[in-house]
Amino acid sequence: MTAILWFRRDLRLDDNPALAAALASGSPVLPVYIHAPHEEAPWAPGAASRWWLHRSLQSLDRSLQERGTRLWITRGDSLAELRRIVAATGAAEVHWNRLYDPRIRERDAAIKQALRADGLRCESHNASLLFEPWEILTAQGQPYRVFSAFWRNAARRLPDIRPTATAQDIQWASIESPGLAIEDLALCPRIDWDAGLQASWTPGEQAALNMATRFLDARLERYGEDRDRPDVPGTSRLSPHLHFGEIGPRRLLELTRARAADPTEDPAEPFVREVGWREFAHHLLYHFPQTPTEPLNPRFADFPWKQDGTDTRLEAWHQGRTGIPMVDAGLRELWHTGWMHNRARMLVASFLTKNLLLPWQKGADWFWDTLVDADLASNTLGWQWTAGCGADAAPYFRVFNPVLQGQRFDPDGAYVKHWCPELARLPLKYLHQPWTAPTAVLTAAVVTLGTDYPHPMVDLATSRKLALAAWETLK
DNA sequence: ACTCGCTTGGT
DNA sequence: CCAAGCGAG
Repeated sequence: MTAILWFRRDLRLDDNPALAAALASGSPVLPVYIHAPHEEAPWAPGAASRWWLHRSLQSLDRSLQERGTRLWITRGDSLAELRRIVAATGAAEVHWNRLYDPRIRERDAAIKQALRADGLRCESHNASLLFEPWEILTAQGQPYRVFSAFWRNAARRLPDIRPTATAQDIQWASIESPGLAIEDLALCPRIDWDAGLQASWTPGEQAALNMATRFLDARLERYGEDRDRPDVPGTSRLSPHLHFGEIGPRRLLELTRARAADPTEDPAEPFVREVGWREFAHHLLYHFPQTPTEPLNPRFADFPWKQDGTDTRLEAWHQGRTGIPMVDAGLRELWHTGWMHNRARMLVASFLTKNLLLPWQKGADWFWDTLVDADLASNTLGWQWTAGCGADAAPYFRVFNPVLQGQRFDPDGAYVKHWCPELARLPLKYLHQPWTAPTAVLTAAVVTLGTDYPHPMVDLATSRKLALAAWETLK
């Protein structure tokens, strides 16, 4: 007998409930990965995510090799591939950890039903959330739409949350056909644009644990203050590791507890609260599965977005050539590293949806393709929050001012100078608003607007007024 | 990734 | 009365 362990976005051996359950069956465990991006359409992994996935699979495969086995890799339709592997091995059970993207949920439900009809034992497990989306409900049994109420309820249950112990002495099934090589999945970019990703990240379970440990030891204490500063390494940068399940939130909570007895109190509270936002995002995606494309607030169905037929404005935003330094810095950080600081994400999103009046879905699409941590739940929450149409959203009329935000959160200009080096010689006074600099100052700084750095593509004050006017039409 | 005040439903 | 949850800003 064999128990199949179907890896998906839970690319770790620690704190892995599906592995624990497969092991508990007493049968040898066969680790499998099935490449089936067509089953996730239209939210198949983007280019940056594929880059990460390639390396994370390599890392998992290496860990398995150290333990005397390998990852059995195939591609095709997941159900058909699982049945093929069952036929080849005589496996009697299949275990996996749950995902919550709407398309994947439908697929997994159908697979579970089909495999059980085949006479197999088939179980899914929770590896990627502290709480199942259906466990946290209002007193009326409804899903939450407001974070503070959601988290007040959920946080009370934190003391019961524990990771699954790392499995020891696993008996692996012997693999006769090793299947495909990871390279056969063609996840890597064909043209060579990934040097910045390579320099910024180390995918894999061991790297995830190292990142978490280093963050908690060195930065947890200051997280509450530093997390808003894109010029300071104050955040955990764990998002891609969490997305691919190289570390789970339960292990992360346990590691946090080891440094702060009560994770709902300082200094851990602000960080654990962010993990709570990740939970809230999954809660919303589960209960409102249409939100990756549709505004949660139906009032926004008729919002007069400016659909730019030529896409030249969207193109300038993609490339970080808007002429607004904080916005360009964020977008260039994204393009170069596959990641953007959360403060910058809010700024570039506010600029796209309010100053340019382009639909938030266009921004979500770009993030989906370029972020190494692209996650349907978090991306949807973030964009709808900024656009003002989502749960617990910022009011539409709150338009971030990227100049004031720059002065407040990048006070020395280090973030802008790093990502927009052509502005580095400008005095701080003009760094966040080069269009206001006198000609002599620009000359001295060797900046010619329109040549070295763009003129601002919109006037911030005027475009803000246009956004407010567009909002008024919905009333 | 907030805050406040109102409504509602339960004691 | 209180407190949960939401919607407006």
